[in-house]
Amino acid sequence: MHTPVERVSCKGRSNCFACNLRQTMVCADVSLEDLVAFHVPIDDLVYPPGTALFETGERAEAVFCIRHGVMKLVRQDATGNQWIVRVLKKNDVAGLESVFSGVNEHSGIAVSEVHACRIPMAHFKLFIAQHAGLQRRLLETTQQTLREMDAWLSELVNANTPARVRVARLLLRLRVGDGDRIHRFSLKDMGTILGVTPETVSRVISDFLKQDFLMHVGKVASRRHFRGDIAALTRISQEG
Amino acid sequence: MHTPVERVSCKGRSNCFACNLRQTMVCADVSLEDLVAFHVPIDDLVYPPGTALFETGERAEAVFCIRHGVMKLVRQDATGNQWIVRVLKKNDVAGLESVFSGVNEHSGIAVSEVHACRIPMAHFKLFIAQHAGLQRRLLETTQQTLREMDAWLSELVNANTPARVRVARLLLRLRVGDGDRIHRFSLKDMGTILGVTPETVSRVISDFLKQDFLMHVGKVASRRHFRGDIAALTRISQEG
DNA sequence: CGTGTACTTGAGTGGGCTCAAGCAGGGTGG
DNA sequence: CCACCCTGCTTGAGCCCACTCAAGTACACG
Repeated sequence: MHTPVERVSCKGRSNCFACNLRQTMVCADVSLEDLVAFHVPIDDLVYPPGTALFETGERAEAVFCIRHGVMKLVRQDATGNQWIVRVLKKNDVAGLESVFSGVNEHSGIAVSEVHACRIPMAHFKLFIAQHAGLQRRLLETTQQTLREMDAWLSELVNANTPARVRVARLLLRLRVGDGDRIHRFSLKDMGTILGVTPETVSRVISDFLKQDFLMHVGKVASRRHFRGDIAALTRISQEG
Repeated sequence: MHTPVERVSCKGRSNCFACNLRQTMVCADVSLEDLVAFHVPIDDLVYPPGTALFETGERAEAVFCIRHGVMKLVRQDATGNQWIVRVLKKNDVAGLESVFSGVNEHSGIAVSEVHACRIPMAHFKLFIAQHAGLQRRLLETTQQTLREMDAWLSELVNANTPARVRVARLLLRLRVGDGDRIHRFSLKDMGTILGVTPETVSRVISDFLKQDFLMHVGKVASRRHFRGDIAALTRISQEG
């Protein structure tokens, strides 16, 4: 279960100057001059599906700016059960929860192939210490996460909403950008998120497929994405 | 539902110098001298059960340090349903979520009689701006809240855990300090938190009462508290 | 080609929901 | 003081959605 996989580096040193995400990321307050002065060892890495970017209980050694793909944050509760508490997509930053505690609160597992900039914790902390604006932005980011958790809580996990509606809501949250492509999680993962069994998710999904609310991508069904009828799914998601 | 009640001030200006919570609260980094220099208009207020300290969508005008009692943060989702996303007790600070957005994310409703120090937002922001340490503490507080939400999510709301176990877990979260007294929420509130109907909560609670896992306080059953057999409830809470 | 993992599909069961009736306590007004 | 209402709680009977258990399929990988 989530066996640690060798961490794989592919693209080598990233080019922050050319990065089209830089303005939207946490680091937007850091000037180009700062970056140059720092000689920051930020790597641009690729993690295959199933890889752990970090694991619960380990020392927190980096934060990750996700440039492509989707990952899950998994919490281990007291009884050893696994529980997916958050989903991170492009433009999200993983590992912020551990900046001060120093120990990872969650395991971070790649669901699709994930491309991420890895910023060593020591450098990230230096950035924070030297840029008051960055600290404030970090605070706002954390509060934004809190708001998303509120919505997650009330829309997804709510047991007295039919599974069918909650699956639709989850699918809409897994959209790639604003298009009709939807990150495809395993039935087990979706079940863990929603608090239902994989069987139930399977029945709902295959019903959606039958009614063309969901479609496979490519001739051989891609295991990585669905194509979704966003309007139809939105309608179903509002039935709660 | 949650009709706005006149806000009631009882004790007048609070004495921050004598406040025994000051070291443990968010404001612990603010020195006595700072407080004097500020002539801070912090009021020590008392809110009867059911009172709204603040309401969703209103401009955020203050943060509240809770000195006594228990309150709930209620979120209104898209379909107008109400959903309790957090419970705040003594030493917690309400309203931090709105410091930057400027608009209340939740309604904050007193469940028992709540005593709270009301710090006007303008002053709170000035504090933050002038004390780098305070901003960092605020960040840590917000991340702590995030961790508690993770636990809330995986332990309380999880639908495939029996209602009986989840009620026990909720009761343990509602303990007053470390004793055996437990803040008593309405059946409807507990149902809203757990995602079950009030009838189900009623059946579980009356079963707990029959087995002496829960007891009434005083000869005439207090509507505000239970007394709980913490060991027994803990045992039940681990059955998940 | 065999094995493992993920998914599908079916039949039967049960926990919690729904609907409903009844009760208790606390206000309010006569 | 009682009559009244209103809200919250209790308790019961029946039902249904999702769970459980199980068997079978599809596909990836060694």
